[in-house]
Formats: sequence, C-alpha cells, structure tokens
Amino acid sequence: MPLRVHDTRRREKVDFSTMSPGKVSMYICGVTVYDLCHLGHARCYLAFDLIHRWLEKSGFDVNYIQNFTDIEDKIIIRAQENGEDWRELVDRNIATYFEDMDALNILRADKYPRCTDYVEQMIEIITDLIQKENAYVADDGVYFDIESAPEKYGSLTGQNIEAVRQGAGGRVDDTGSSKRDHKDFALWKKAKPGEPTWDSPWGEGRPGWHIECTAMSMELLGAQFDIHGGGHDLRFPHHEAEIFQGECHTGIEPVVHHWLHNGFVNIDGEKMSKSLGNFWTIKEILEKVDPMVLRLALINAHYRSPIDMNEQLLTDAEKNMARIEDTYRKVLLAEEEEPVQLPRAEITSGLPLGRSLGLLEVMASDFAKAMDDDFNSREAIAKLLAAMREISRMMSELSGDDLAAYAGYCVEWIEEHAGQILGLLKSRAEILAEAEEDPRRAEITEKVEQLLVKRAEVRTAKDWAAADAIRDELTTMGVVVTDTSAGPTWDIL
RNA sequence: GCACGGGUGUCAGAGAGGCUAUGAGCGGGAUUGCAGAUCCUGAGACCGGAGUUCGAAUCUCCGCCUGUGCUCCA
Repeated sequence: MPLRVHDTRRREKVDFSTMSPGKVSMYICGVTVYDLCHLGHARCYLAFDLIHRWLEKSGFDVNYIQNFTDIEDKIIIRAQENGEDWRELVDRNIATYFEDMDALNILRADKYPRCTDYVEQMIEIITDLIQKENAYVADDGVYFDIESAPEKYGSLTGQNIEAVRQGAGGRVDDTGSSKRDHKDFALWKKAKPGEPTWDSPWGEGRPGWHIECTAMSMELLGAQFDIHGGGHDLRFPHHEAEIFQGECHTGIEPVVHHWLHNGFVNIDGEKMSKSLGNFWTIKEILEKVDPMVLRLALINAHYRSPIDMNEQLLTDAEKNMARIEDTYRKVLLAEEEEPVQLPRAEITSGLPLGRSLGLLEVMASDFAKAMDDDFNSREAIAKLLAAMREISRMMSELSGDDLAAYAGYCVEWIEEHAGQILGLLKSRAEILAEAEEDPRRAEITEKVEQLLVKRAEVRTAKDWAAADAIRDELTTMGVVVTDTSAGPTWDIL
C-alpha cells in the first residue's frame, strides 16, 4: 500500500511521490528563538519527528532541514527588555530548544540553519523580485506586490482576494507602513535606530520574516522540494508568502510538492496563549510528567487534529506508557540468547504459539497501514496496545524454551514499533534498572526488607489484619508492595 | 463577514458505504487472603432533518453547534 499524505494546497490526501527516487527533501519551519518552547512547539516537532521516522523506516533517505529564526521583532524587543545582546538571547534559547527536543526523543534534523547566515541569499532573491516587478521599494522597506501574482493568493487557505479586500474595510487604507496595499508583505525592513542591521542595496536594515525560509530552503534543498511543513497557523500568511517569493523568483512551480500542517494544542478547551494564562512550557510540564508520557500524549492523536491538553490526557498516557514499559520489561527478562526454533507464524495455526506470532504479524502490518495513511499514529498506537495485550496473554501460557524464544521475538517487535518508529522506548538498561536506580531505595531497603519478612510470617499465619497493617506502614513510607507468585516485590512511589 | 476544519458511547479519540477501533472510567469473571498488575468478558455512540443506496457514522443537500485563520504565533 502506497504512502498517502494530506496536502494542504491540494486539500486532499494524495499519493506521496518524491522528486528523486528514494530521497525526500523536507523543510520544516522552526522556532523564533525569543523564549522557551511551549507545548505547541513540542507537538509540532513531534509530529514531524514521526513523519521523519516513518519516511526513513519506509526506506527513504530524508534530508530534513529545520531553521531557527534568529532575528525578528520579538527577539529585538525581548533582548532590550533583558538588557542583553540579541545574540546571547538567541544562543541560550537554541540551547534550551535542543534540551527540550532531546528530552522528548525527537531525532535531530540534518541541518538547523539560522536565518542570519543567509542574508546574502535573501538579498539576491529580493533584488531579483524587484527586477521582475514582483516587489517594490518603499520608504520604510521593500515589499512584495501581491497584485503581481494574484492567482497565487489563497492557495493554502482558499481565501479569495476580492473578498478579503472587501472584508478588510478601512484597514486597506491605513497599512501603518508605506506599503501600497495591506496584503503586501515586507521582504526587507529598513533599520530603525538601535536595531541590528545588515547592509543592502536599499540601505541598512534587516530581512522580513517570510523571505528567510525561501532563501534557506532554496539554498539547501533547491527551487523545488518534496515536503514543507509547520504549524497550522503558518499557512497564512507565512507559507503563502513563500509560494509567492519562491515561484515568482524561479518561475518554477510548485515550489513545494506536499504541504503538511499540524493541528494546535488547546488547554482545557481553550487555545493556548499567553493572554489567557494557560501557556505551558515544555520545561514546566516535564517537571510533572515523564517525557515519554508527554510524547505519548501528544502523538496519541492524528497530527492534523487539534489536541486538548488536560489532566486526563496525561493520566491516560501515563497508564498506557506504564503498560508498554511493563510488557517490554517482561519480555526482556524472559528472553534468552540461545536461538530456539519458533513455529511458523500464521493466525490459522493449530499451535497457540504460531497463532500468536501470526497475530503479531497482522498487527505489524495494520500498524504500517495506519502510518502509511497520512501518518495515523493514533491508529498505530491502538495496534501497539493490542499487541501488548496479546503478548501479555501469550506469555502467561508459555514456559521454558518456547517462552524464551517468544520473548525474544517480542523484544524485537516492541523495539521496532514502540521504539524505532514511535520513539517511545527508553533503553533496555533504563527499563531494567529503573526501579533499582532510585537513590532513595538504598536508604530504606533494610527497613523494608525487615517489614516484608515480618509480613511474610503473619501471612503464613493467615493473620490478614496484621499483614495489611504492615502494608499500610510501608505505604506511608512511600513504598508500594506487589505480591507475585515469586514473592512480594516493592517500589518507591 | 469571508476561508478552512470539526461534531462518534461517561471522557479521550480512530474509522469513511455492509465486517470488534483503541485507551481511561463503569459492570461481571479468572488469578489473589485482600489490594495492585495481568488476562477473559459486559453495557454504552455515530448533532438534527431530508435525500442517494438493497444497505450511510461514512456520500449529497439544508439547518444547528463548535474550532482555527483572515494581525506576530508551531
């Protein structure tokens, strides 16, 4: 089954194709580094991380470019507020960006260009656009003239140029700048006092926001490339501006073959925004939940749908994550090195083991179908959880060599799907050592062991009241006891 | 107002003409002294109205509700 993706420009799912066989060129709009990253950024880069992983898994060689916008009004303002050089601010925020993304197990892009390194290319493009009369020089900057290519207007949002003109009403007259029409957008802004500046044929100044992505994507990927993505809000005006700039400059269209946009994160039903006071940074939320839990919560919806972030979403994710990790731990402990012959995998097999392997194969193929259908991670996770149940069920029926061999197969199954593709798995060592590594464990081990011995005694005497009293005592110490067939185990809550 | 998405059980959230979504919660059962974990299992849904069809949550039309964009924003 071929990979299908929803393309914003064509407004439907289309077969995915690449310009050069086996290779994918992908440009994703990065962050403007004036502040810490928030949940919305996490969701966006998680969405494209999944796309990145799935494309590679499907055999494509992906060239993934993600930029940093390191010069922009908000950066200048924030740096002034902080009384620091804008470069310091930018460097610090880029460093924390990587901390956040690494914590969420987001694979690195191939390149992270900064727009200030591409001013020269931007100037070239702007010069050419002026020459082709797609842009004009005004008092306070250079602007793109929308009327020079009106047919491109609304290509991502379906907006009609006439309707917008009428709807805009009075705003058309007062643009607050020297541009001719309110729809035109800045390519170059002439410097105001105290601002960082670059030399240009139009005097000192700095680039407009939209031109940077055109310059960087063109320089690094060429006049046309396969995937361009970003948040839903970037469709207009940012990405439409890129279509104007790129296509008018090169005369080649479409500049982008597949436009992909991810949905937003809402908090308790409201749009996340600073003014509403419901703004969560990644750092804040990671103080409360494990990064893999957050990752699961955010990929547990289709990337184009909005997500409503709330407590229940996180507790659901917590439980499901624990279930995945527990199953993974179980199979890791049961797996054996020696190769044991497994029966043929087929769901019609008379052997329970063969049937179970067959079921896992079917689930793997359903998982792949889901990912091929516009990267439907939600559906893929449903298959993963179904597999966890099947594995758990089968494990309890097996013993000896069969169990060891089956567990070995399951380790690979889980590592491939939950690990490589969904990026949800911690390392083997972490999974196995997690409980033991708690530093508090050493301090209380002796006390806990004593209490457990005492509890074992009264349990043998069937004095359940005394046994429960001991367990309550342990609970107040923050220790949870779990009875298993091999005796009690305990963990720190 | 214009544009683009949505409205699925208690909640979250897939599916897109006939076939179990999945998870949490709730009910029953196995295991267990109990609890937890695990497994088996039950109840429970497709906004309203028309239409197309042998058959519609899925397609068409109308209505209602809702999110986002139209200004910096992932």
